[in-house]
Amino acid sequence: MEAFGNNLRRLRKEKGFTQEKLAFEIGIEISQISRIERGILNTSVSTANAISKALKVPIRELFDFDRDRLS
Amino acid sequence: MEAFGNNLRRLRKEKGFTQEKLAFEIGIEISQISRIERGILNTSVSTANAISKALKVPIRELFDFDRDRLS
DNA sequence: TAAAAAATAGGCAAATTTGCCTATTTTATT
DNA sequence: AATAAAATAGGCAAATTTGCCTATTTTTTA
Repeated sequence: MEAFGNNLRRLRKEKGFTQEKLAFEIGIEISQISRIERGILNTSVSTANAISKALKVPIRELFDFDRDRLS
Repeated sequence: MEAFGNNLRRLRKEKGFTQEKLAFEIGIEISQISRIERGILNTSVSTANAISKALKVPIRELFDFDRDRLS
């Protein structure tokens, strides 16, 4: 959950999206993006899918839960 | 959401899991598995991740939301 | 370094998900 | 066809997520 958030933040920045832009594109609240990135909440499969589509990143990259341990 | 459920059902069967076995392995209720497969609810990212690990299928396959349109 | 932009924080009510439960229906096995 | 196994249905309370909101802090830009 925390890893998901870290992946999201990294990928979002790589793609040049602000939280606001991403939130707007997928039609959710910016406060939700913030909470997801910070690992405060465990969002749904459909939001995860929408994020992956909006950022044009493979879903696998968001779910790469082990990546963080490396860095 | 519906597609996620269909993918789950197909993959679960391919791997020879009953709903009960899968539920037990990931520590959730069998009624939840049933509801997820039927597209009644939109489960969380962490449950999706646990399912992918338990079934040993890539997360991408669960999220292959467009697959259904083919069949 | 001042102003603007981006991100964080958190309160609150409504909506949704979850676990626990019992009962019924469908599918597979003998 | 009868029994057993698997899946569906749904009620209910507790827990969690969501949207909407305002305020504050941090980061970036001029």
